[in-house]
Amino acid sequence: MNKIRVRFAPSPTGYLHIGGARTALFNWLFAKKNGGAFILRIEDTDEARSTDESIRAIIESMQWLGLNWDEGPKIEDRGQRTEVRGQGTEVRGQRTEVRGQKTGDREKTHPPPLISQLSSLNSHLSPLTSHPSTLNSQLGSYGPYFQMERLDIYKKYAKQLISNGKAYYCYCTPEELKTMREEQQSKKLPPKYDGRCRNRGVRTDGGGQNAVIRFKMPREGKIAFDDIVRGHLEFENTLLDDFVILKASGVPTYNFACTIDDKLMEISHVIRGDDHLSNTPRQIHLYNALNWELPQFAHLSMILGPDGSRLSKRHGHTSVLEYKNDGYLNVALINYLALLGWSTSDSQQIFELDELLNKFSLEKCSKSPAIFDIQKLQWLNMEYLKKLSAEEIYKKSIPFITNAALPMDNPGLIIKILRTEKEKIKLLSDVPNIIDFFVLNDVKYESSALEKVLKDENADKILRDLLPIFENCNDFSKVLLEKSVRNFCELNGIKTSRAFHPVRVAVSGRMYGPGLFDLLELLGKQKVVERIAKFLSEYLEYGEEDKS
RNA sequence: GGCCCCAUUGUCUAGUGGACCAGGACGUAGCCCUCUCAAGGCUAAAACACGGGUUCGAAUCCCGUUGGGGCCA
Repeated sequence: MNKIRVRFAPSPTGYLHIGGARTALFNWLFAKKNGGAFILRIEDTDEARSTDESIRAIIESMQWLGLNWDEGPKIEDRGQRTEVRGQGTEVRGQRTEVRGQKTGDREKTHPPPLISQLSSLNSHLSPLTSHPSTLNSQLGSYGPYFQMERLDIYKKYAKQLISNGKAYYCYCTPEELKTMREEQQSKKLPPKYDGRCRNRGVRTDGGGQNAVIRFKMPREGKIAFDDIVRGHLEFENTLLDDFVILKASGVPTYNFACTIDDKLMEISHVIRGDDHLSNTPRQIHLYNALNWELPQFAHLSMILGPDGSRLSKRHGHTSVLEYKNDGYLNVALINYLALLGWSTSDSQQIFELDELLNKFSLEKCSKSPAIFDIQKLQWLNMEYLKKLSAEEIYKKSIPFITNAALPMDNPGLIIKILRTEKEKIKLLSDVPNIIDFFVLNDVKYESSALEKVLKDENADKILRDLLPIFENCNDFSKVLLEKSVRNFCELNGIKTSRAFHPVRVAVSGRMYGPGLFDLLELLGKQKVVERIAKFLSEYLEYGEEDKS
């Protein structure tokens, strides 16, 4: 059996979105599970809409998710063009031609030394990448493939098709095509190219400058293939027209470039979104015309927004990096993505990566589209957060703490706080709010909390009585503190909650947080005493006067 | 407009002719725990799109309808 080789082939016309990431993940899982290769190919032939920013975002997203690719042109070969495609046109054609002819030559793909400039991209290596199966992959050693660097290859095959009589030059002008379309529409016929240039031959008068190359589509019969997730599929050839494979600019169209690359890169399984299902017959005709063996196809169902329509910006966050910035863990996103359109017979929900690799199969992918549900992602995120130690959570939340401009001079304290509070964290971005009143000098009092305390007219007296107890407490430990405060409540016949709540609000400014005595111990005697005193003078005396 | 794909609770799904008055998970509601907020534990409500067949028997197979999605323009 041939080696398993798969690819993820995004167009760099926007950020890597959730649907794309899921496709990438399934490809990656399939490759890793079967000891195959996973390739990243940037389909940047839509020159108007492709941007370097998108390429950067795609790469960063893939790396954050730990979906590293196994080969590609070496970074050294690309000179300055490391993580993004560059300008070095003169080298492009030659080198890529070489790659194109020597795709069988896999020795080239042994990892060269890491390039330092790219290793920075690896700084937030996910736990995923420490999985043994991914260790061999050197993130950043290889750039992905870029189709715009392979133009000569497509040209070569387009010419080959012409000389074999499977394709032809088309000299139709835009006006001509427009008229044709209008005529067809007026006759209620489906608009498609009628093939009028099929027999015009090659023009030599120089008027052929703007010629495109069209594929000669068979005009009868049908094409059939077996899709791993969809089963047997058939399409009528008459419905397909002589589509353009190479534009006048020399840039290939999607179906053509994709087919050529899949073949040259020896892709064994084309795993992609459902939206490409209708493109598949065209591509199969191309394979046939070139006498190439077909890969296996697997079309994954789409991921939709909450309203059941195609996932788009108006559904809120759709880009992978937005989830990173929101404080989701890569492992949680991976797990969630895996659950969208794939499942095991026992409906298992949480999968460690090795488990996922072990159990994943294309056959168990569902045919129906899936709606993205952020709630479940959040739940999974929490589950994964629970597995982390306070130290690990701290490390991962540093960017969020920094971003909130909180002092970072006492990591030990933050870790201690996280130890008591970690099961409440839904997102890494929750961390600043959980720790801020510990590490900041001033307490921000939430109005709802304030209201609640001021409502109890005894709060003032209770706090006044409690203050010396705290002041005189030499061992400011939660056990002792709890004993003292409970003791105080009992002696004075006060319900504990009537004492606990004012203290909590006075020192933290809010009604929620750690257990009161954990809170006090973590805060320390000095801050507790200072804050209660300040609270008494700033809020409660005023409250007294107000009442009288 | 043509063609293609899809259809189990609000959501992700299990289910491949009898073990299904449909199982798991998220979410929702209630209760318990409790100094607060969470977490946790327990319980509950909630689905086979519709209509025809086939069959002793259908969520499961076939046809149609409806709905959703995609591709080509």
